[in-house]
Amino acid sequence: MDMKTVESKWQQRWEKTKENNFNRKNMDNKYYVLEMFSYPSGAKLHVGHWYNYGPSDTFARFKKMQGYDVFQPMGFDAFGLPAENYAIKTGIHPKDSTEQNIATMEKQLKAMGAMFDWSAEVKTCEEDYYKWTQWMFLKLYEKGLAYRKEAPVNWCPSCNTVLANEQVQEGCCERCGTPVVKKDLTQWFFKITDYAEELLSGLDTLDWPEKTKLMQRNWIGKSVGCEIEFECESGDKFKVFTTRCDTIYGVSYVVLAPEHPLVKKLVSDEQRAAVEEYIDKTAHTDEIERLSSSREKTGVFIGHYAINPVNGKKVPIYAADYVLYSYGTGAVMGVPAHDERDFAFAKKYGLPVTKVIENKNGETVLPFTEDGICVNSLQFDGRFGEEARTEIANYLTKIGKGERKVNYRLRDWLVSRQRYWGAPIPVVHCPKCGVVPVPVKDLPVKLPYNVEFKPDGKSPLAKSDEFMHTKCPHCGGDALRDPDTLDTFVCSSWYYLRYPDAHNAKEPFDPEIVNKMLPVDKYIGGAEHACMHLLYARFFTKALRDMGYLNFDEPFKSLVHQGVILGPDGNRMSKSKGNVISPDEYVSVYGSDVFRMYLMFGFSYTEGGPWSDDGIKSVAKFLDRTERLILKIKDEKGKETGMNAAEKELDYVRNNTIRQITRDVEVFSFNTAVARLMEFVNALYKYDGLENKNIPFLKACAKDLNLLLAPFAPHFAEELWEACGGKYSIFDQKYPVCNESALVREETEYAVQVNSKIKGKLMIAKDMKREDIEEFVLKSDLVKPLVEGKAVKKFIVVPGRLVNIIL
RNA sequence: GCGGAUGUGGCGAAACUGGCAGACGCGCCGGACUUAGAAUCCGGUGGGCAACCUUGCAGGUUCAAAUCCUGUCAUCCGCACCA
Repeated sequence: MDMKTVESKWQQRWEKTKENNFNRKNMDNKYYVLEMFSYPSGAKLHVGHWYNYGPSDTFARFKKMQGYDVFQPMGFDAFGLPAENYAIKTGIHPKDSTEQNIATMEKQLKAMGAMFDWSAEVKTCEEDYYKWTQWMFLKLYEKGLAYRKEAPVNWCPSCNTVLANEQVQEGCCERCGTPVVKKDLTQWFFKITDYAEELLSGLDTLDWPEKTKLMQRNWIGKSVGCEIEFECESGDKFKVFTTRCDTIYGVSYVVLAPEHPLVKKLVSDEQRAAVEEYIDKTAHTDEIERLSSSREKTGVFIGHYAINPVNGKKVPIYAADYVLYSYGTGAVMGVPAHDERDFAFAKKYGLPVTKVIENKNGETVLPFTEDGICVNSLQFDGRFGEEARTEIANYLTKIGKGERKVNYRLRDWLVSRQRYWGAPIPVVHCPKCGVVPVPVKDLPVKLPYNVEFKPDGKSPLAKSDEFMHTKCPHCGGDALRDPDTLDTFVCSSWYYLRYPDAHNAKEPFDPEIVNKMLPVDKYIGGAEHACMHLLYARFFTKALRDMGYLNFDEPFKSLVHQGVILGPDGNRMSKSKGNVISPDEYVSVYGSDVFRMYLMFGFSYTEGGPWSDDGIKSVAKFLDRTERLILKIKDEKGKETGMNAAEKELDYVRNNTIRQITRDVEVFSFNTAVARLMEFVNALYKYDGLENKNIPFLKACAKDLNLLLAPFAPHFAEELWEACGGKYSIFDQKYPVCNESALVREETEYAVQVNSKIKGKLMIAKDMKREDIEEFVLKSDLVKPLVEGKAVKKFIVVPGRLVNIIL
């Protein structure tokens, strides 16, 4: 088959007849298949795109043939750093390069032949999209979920610019290698932490890979503990957070994060110089180093003391950078006997180590960090673990010195970017009115084209007078726009809501439509987004639900991660390693169907693996073989001759194939599904080679094969379908359904074991009773000589599989 | 350091809930067709002469273990002082 001609023939026909477009009349029967949209950084599709989209399209087509109205859209996540960096390097404007790349990728995606509904295409860099991204920002602001505060950002002192986290590699600037420092800037944040608990508990309702759910759980990092108030000699009070309030009688010092305001307030005159030096040093240590657990702990005594609320003991206060200001209260009680970090710190600074927990099962080796029995803890002595914590927490509450408290590691989402190629933040800074949101009627705040985007320490937009100067929407006076743009993850946090209503000019989406079309039934994309995109999108969905726009809690009911296709050398593909495989070369030789089918057959979908050429020829061979077979059978003539043994055997393979493929595709086990197709073709060849054939039956089997193959090799199957006189389109036909009765065999082959060792096989009739099986087996020629004269101790029958005789 | 995953022929990989390890394919070997090659078709293919051995390694549970348990090694991924 000349695949080039065949592919373009059907791609045109599908487009002309709108075969792939979703019809809104069918929303009640919808099935929403979504692949993570493309980032148009390079011009061409790489193997990763194909691996994501090809097999997923097979899944979508399979669902369609099962009778669902499948909605499978595609679009582009078009804002972002790579386009801007490319612009800085080449001088080509991000808008121009992005549009160019999108045009090329659209063409290639269409040539892939996936059933994308292009009428719902979305590009995040276009005004009619980012207008609504800005709308999202305003809604979150209105709800109190967007706020501004001063926060440390990554700053490259050489490039004189802020860097995104992704641009910091091992503490250094990705471009020039200069160590990155922290710098405080006023930034916009989204209050994702408001949803920490629901983002955590909602995971239990999702059909997602366990690993991904676990990563989100760890990222959210819930910990249940206690906040305890310490009073200083000065009368100032501060709180510490601990999950181990049962160790409170072992406190030998307390630590404040160096940024904690009380440090500067309480420091004694003798210690002032040392403490200030320490604070300064901390500020200049980059975060990666500071957060390394292997680093030796440092700190400084501030010359002041605090009182332990349970026993009145006076303990020294230290400032130390192993305590993070951003987590909990920014203060910690030091219990060296029962915490490894405190233990190391206490050893270094000569602080006392007091044992207050005893190991229940043996010797107590300090630091002992497991649950144990309280000692040296006054009235709580003898209490164990959780019981001790409850009683001590209750006691602290009673004396007004503490309370139960839940903390999360999750931080609010910093969305400001001092970058050009993104959606401008829709607020105005007015000297009189302060921060004023841009009214919805004035959206979009357009991103100007003529901007100097070379980095020099300021947001590129800040240098555009045309952009910056505006009137305050509130008082009408002169005001300035916000010069920052939104993180691109904001754009991708809601695109799945735009697709079903992609051309709505009045609102981001019609809730009525979206509530019917969502949630996404199957979402497919890389695992690298576990704690970013997949978390942000969930947050957006929940926030929009609480604003009354959505009536569901989770955007992606079911999620699959494809694996990674590595270079032939087993490394990740990269230009510098020279191991990049270009799909185009293979597609032009073998065609898109063969390429996609090889991706399905050669790898376990969720694993991926190193690329190899060897298998691709075998898939081409298989399709050739199938084509010859189907065309030959089409022209064969003969009468119905009934279902004899050979027909029953073929019918068994046929129905077993249907059953297995249906199961396999459902769970993205494409490699085994293709293997089943191959088995079916082999069985058909075998039957076709017989003298006496039931031709009408054979034709029916060949028709099933054609249908079964359609989702895997869409152009190829459509062409054969037409050649055999089938009605257009094959994708509007019903996928074959397994006839269970064909799978019931009169006799089943049993494995026969004696003393658990395989001795041979026996055919046993399907309705034979247990006792009869025993008698039959023991008297068989196979077993008789092996058991003669020995006593049968046990006779095990696993129905349909094996018997095991224990002597 | 913590958490998770993976480890099966020469290669890519299969194996439901503990029940015949290696489906399907590549490669290789042999044969048919052919002047010859390509293509195609048929047969064989874990190791060992054999009894037997074989799912990273060492134990254990079981009539039965790739699968469950304990320990151990290797590789990959995620988080990394979160009190």
